[in-house]
Amino acid sequence: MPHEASRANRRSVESPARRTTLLIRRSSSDSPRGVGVSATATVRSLLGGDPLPPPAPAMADVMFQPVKNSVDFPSLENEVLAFWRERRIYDRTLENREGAEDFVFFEGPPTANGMPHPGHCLTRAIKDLFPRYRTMRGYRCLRKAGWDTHGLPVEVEVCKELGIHSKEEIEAYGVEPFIRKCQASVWRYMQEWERLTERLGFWIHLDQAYVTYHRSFVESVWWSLKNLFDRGLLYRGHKIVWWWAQGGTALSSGEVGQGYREVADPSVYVRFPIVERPGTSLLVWTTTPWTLPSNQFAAVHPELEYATAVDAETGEKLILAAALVETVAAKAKRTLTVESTCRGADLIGLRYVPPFPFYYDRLGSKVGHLRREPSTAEPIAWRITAADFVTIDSGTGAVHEAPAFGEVDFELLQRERERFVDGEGPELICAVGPDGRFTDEAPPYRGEWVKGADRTIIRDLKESGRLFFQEQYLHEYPFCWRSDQDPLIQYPRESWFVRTTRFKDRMLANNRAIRWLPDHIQTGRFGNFLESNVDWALSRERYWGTPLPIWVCDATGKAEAIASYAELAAKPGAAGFEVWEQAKSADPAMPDDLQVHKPYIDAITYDSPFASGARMRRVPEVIDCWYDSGAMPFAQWGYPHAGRDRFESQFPADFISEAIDQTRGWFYSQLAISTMLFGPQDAEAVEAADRAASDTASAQSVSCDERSEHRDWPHPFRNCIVLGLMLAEWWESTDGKRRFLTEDEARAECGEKIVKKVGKMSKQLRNYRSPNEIFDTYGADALRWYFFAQQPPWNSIIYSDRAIKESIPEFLLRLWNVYSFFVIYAGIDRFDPAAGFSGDPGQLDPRSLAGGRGCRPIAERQELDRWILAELQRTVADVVARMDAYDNYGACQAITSLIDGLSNWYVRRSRDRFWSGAVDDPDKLDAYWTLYEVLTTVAKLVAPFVPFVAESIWRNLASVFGDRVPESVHLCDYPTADESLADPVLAQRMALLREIASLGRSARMEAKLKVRQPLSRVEVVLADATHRDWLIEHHDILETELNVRVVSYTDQPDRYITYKILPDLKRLGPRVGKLMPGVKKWLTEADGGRLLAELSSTGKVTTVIDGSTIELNGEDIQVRLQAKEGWAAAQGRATVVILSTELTEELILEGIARDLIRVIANRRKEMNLEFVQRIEVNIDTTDSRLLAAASKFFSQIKSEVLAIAIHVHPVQSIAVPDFETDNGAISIQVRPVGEIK
RNA sequence: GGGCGUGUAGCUCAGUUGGUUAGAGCACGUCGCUGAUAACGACGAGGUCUCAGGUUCGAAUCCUGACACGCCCA
Repeated sequence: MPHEASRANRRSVESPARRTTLLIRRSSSDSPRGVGVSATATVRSLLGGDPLPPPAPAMADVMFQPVKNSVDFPSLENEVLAFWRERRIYDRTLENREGAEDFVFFEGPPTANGMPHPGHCLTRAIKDLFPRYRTMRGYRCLRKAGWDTHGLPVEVEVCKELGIHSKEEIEAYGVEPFIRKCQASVWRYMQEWERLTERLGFWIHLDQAYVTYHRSFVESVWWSLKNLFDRGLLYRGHKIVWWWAQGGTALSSGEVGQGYREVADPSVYVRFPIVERPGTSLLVWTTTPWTLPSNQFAAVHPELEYATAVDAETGEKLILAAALVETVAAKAKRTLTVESTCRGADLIGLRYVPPFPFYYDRLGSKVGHLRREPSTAEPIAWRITAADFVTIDSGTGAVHEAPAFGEVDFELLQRERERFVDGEGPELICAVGPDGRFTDEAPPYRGEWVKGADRTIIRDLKESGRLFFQEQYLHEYPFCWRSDQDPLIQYPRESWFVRTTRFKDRMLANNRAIRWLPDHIQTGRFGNFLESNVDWALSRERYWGTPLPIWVCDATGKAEAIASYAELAAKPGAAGFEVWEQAKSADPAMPDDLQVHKPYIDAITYDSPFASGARMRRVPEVIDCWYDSGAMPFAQWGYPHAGRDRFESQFPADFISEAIDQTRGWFYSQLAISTMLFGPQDAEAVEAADRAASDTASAQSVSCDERSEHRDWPHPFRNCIVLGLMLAEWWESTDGKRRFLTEDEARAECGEKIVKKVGKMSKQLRNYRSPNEIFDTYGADALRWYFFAQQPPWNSIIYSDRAIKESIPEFLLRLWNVYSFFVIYAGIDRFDPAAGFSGDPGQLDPRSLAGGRGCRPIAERQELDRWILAELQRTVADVVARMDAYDNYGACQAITSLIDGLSNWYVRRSRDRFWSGAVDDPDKLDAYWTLYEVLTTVAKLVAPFVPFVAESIWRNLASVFGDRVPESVHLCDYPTADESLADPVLAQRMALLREIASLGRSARMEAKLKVRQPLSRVEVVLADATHRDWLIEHHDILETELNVRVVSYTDQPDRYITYKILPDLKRLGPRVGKLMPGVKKWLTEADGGRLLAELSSTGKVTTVIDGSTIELNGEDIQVRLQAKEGWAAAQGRATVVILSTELTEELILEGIARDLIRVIANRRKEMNLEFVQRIEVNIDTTDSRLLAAASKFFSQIKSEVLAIAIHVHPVQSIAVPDFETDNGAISIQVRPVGEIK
């Protein structure tokens, strides 16, 4: 076994013969009947990747399955998926936690009528991580999937398919077939979604998913709406929408956005005579003269400065923003002289006469009583009010308000109305019909199209003396995207609202109790959104959605809500059920869920309780599908009609997560609905809850009425991770015509003419790789780890192939390498932790493995073992703390650094132990046991993050114990820190040792002395001698690492270094304050060595700065070391390593010999020689020293490179050298000889 | 136009209550290892911490303003 010899000899530990015998003895003694495989063959097959003969099941020592050295994660993952399926692992993780405390997770329902893209992978990965973690931590975490199925996007999709657009066309097609198509379309991409979910390793019960169009879900929503209705929280009101008058339909903001273009509109400056100040007018400005007949208020900004200006020509006085006087005067070619100025706030409350009398004649004198002071009455309209949206960018700083035709204007009306007691405030006035023509309310313009009336209105203003000035104004204005000659107008539509504003404070208090990640969401985006809460416009004049369960009396207009289909059916005189029955009998395959949808539900009427002989008919609207999603906490169980128990135990959620675009979506809809339904409902309870929210300690004392379903805050969710948006990265040719997903492809096709782009993922641009391609190329674990470990989850993340690929070696591959290292050597040495194992192996943690054969107590193992186990414990404690705080990023960092220490220090420093010594050498066994313990624990530690790799490692490592240990890592408990194994001192010492090694290499680099060149000694200077003795004991590690003969800790530091004394700023800052610069200067300039000496003899040093005496003790300063000039040295903060650069002939020759070995070994590799192949070497050289080196280290070189002969020939010159020494060049020929034994 | 967020190495991103030499990975350079090997390791170079003010003994960090980008809403 010559290959064994090469290893043994290099380490100068053992003879080849001994090694060979050893392996053969093991092989024959452990399996007396043998398996007919020689030791050599076993080793070769393990290393070379040849399939190992399957171990006979009866054998006592079933070993680990060999691990391929180039791992294919995607296929490994598919094997794991098959295993999970076959062995029902997910279900069993839940069965395992039956009866345990619940960790409640809510799935925010995705819409399945589009293809899933990489952004969905991120949400689904995060949604998987924490439930997996909590499950391993001992909680029961039910994971019910859900699908959002209603809404406009579904209708749009179906319309596209049918080639139709408008509501008229839908009606013409037929509501019944239309919603059937909607229902079917919802499931179009379901398979893709399910595949993605499984492939990503997202464990969730897809088979139990809640679906928002299902009857039980709809009826839950109905129940909640009835609750709100009965409490007076659901009302009919107006909503200002962008309205296509010619088409008679509202447009969504997306549609409006498509239709903006620049147009010239008339812009008028109009006098509003002030009632209290005869001869004075407010000068208002508008670009929509047609809205003036519906004027209700004038608005100014309370903080702006306003001027009263006199027109030199007419003597009239005008009030306008002081900053705009000149501009307006110049435009109107008038001379305006400012007479006085005031703040906008001073104008508020002044009354004016509107430009048209249509409403003013009737209502101008009407007053209402104020809510705040019911004894006071005020005119309800035609007053100057305050508005923050007023600017001085254009116009006059005074704005005409027609609340019917603008959203902000309408809000202003609502605010005004709120000031008055109920029923006395201003009502909305609107002189325009839904067809965009004036109504009877404005007789002179009756029947005129609003835009067409502008001209007449301006003429009339001129005639009445109200017009001050007019001009043309260029601005962007929206037109209908379907009919681009039709301008859109803002117009009030009747709509159903939820009175969320009444719950604003309660929502805010509830919000304060939620833990948001990142926390700025709480007061930032979400808090601000709640602050500016407006009533929720709930109804939609559409078809595919949850029908609004309100029936209206056709005689009185009185309404009532119903909470279930059964309730409806039980109503007196209920009729119209035949529509559904006929449809169902015509097509028995029709899903019963459609029974509660349009048009079937619309057909059902019943006797009115409000007027005899009248019928109750349903309103035509469906509801906003965001309400569906927000109702999922209870509707997913069908609550309260069903699933009461489930709801009780599964509310509120401990954890939810979605991307930031859900702030106004799901996060809000959930919070609003929950606060309204499950918050305190009577005044007393509200107060108690408010106190509780500000003082969580008293939360227990909140009392609540039996009838209300009050919950303490927070609900419906306690913790929410708000994910960043996912962006795409791609490359384009400079002309923008060609698009590539990787830089390499782009460069190959277009050379230098490419430009990198980052932006939104877009289906049209196809600027991202599909998740499936990622899974097939890199695997789900790679993607997951990239998401979890690359950045905090709330950062926006650029989805890039390259980044995913690059994240693999840092963690996954490194972990895999350590694992495969272990398996290879355990195979060679037949290390079997299960052999002769007494007792219960538990879940293979260090404590329960103590019963293993040859497993020594940890305290008796060598330091390196204790170190890595201590690191492991520290990491476990850290990861648990971070994951409990929903900090996956921090947890991943801790894991990465553990794997780094394991691979780059523990395994590297332990190689000798695995290579050498007898199989039953206790030190060698310690190394095996230690690495085994670390790997089994790491498998559990990383299981929630990279469930596939963790499973694969666990399965192989644990399989030797058969069914004595859990067959899946996911059935294990999460590791917990074992305090008894912690060793902070050792951690500190090892870190110092590693630092010295690093400094030593740095110094070598600086001195251009490669590591292969042995050096006689290094001197190490330590500022702090605490760990010196420990370091001396470990001299061998440094000697090997640095390739030096001797490491010494010098007792003459002054020879090599100077001391630099630095102040401990954190300590001294508060004490010396402004004198700090003086202290710094003093310490910099002082002789550090002398100060240190004084400090050690007297315990303090003093100086006087600016007349103040400063006294410092040992703790107020930090000592830094600085190498003196002239030494090959490297310095850390408190350590300096000095190299002896002196080279003796012997050292040089040894260096040459090592170079020679490297060159020959490289040649062997280039020639693809078998490990055991013997060679003959021929060397031509011009370097006379090479002869000396070769002969001095002849036998060492020979055995290292498995040469049977080395011939060295001095020559005069070499044409093509293989290697150059300081002294000449060499050329090498290697020839394989003989046969492998 | 408003709200929120972001701006740190060529790239992607960390940076803990303000504290001394601002970190990591990739890419790059040098070297090493060659029985974890289509890997791996070490070392190095690379920074006006977007800009301008301010607070402070001290600012990447706190405050104000500007600029750029992103998202949401108008």
